[in-house]
Amino acid sequence: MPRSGAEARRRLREAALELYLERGFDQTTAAEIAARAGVNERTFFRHFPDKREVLFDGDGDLRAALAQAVAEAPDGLEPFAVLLHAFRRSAQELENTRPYSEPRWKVIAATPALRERELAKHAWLVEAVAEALRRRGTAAGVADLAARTGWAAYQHAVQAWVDEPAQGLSVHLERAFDELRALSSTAPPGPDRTPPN
Amino acid sequence: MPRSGAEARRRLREAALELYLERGFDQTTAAEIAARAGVNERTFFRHFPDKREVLFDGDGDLRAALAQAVAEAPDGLEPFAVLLHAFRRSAQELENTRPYSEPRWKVIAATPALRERELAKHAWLVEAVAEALRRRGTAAGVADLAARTGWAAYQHAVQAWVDEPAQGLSVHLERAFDELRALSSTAPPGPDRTPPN
DNA sequence: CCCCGTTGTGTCAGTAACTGGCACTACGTA
DNA sequence: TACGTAGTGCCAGTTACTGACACAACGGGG
Repeated sequence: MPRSGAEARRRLREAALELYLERGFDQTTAAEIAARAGVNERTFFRHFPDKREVLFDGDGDLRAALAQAVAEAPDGLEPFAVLLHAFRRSAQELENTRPYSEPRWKVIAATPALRERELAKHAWLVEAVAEALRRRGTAAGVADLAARTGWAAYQHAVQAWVDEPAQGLSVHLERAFDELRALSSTAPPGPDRTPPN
Repeated sequence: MPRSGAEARRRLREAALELYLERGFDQTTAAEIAARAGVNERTFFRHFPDKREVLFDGDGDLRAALAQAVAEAPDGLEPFAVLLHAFRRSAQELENTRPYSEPRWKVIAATPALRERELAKHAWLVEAVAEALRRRGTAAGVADLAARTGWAAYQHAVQAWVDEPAQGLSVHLERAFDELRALSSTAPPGPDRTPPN
């Protein structure tokens, strides 16, 4: 009975998260998730290509939102300022939905296979950010470098915020970019040649 | 016959790479790899925890080399200068072994599951770099930020080098760090507040 | 020289992630 | 009311991986 499709998908997401939390990702079978969601195991794999992806269903929207935030940044901004603009929006969303997202983070952090998938998703987001920068006219090479390093700073800030939520994520974000400026301003341009060994 | 153990392992690495190149990762079974290496399928999984890991066997050494290069950088250098020192060494190794490594890169680039694993390995390397920085006295937060962003710049350089090998990797590496300095020096410290929506 | 602990391997049975194919059911629409 | 479509159940099959047990080669000590 194909009542809604989207409904089954929602229940599958829910059931998967619950079970992953209760008994761990590795100790949970796709059949169990499907059973709790009231559908067949086969149906699970029709909605999600694999057992991990069920936890990353919202990443498509996130990617779109990120690209849009980059596109909507005021004209004339330098690449890092554009990224700061976009990351602030994304960070706002993170702060708002933290209570809902936290159990999900917990499962991912505890499961190597899920952390792998998360890194892959991040790479996918970085590509979107780089492309959005290019659309604004940023040179391809610079866009790639800015997206990669800017994302790295963002992730550092998120980690710091998770460890120390007292200060808002936006505070950590500003600090990360400030510290990055301090770090890179000290690097000597000259090569320090070491003898080849 | 446990002639050597390390020998079987070497043959397994070799056979796996060959088969992944010939017919693709997904179209290759562990049993086939084992057969070509002259051992049992079970033996494959005794040497490698899964089908992907067989392509990343050298990453332990790389991690150690990277940590050592960070440790051996001259005293008194700022974090990014230390990283530049370490990445130059790593880059030298990359340039030297490129012909041997290229087929491996090709397989990884063509296989999503392998790119996932590669990203996980990179995260593991970044952790090692951050820890090595901390051992030198760099504050934990700064070490994490520097390792993440420095690695991002390094990977940008590697990508640029793969796309355009005419200039050496070290040239791309210097340029990446220079461009990163230029990028981050332009970011405005003040927050540009956008109304919450 | 033989005994023995260690290490690497082969074999077998089993679990579970996924996939393809086919039939069926609900639903919107002409 | 007939029909196309989307979502689902069921079944059979492949393959990644695991645990258990037995066996073979090697090394050293008596």
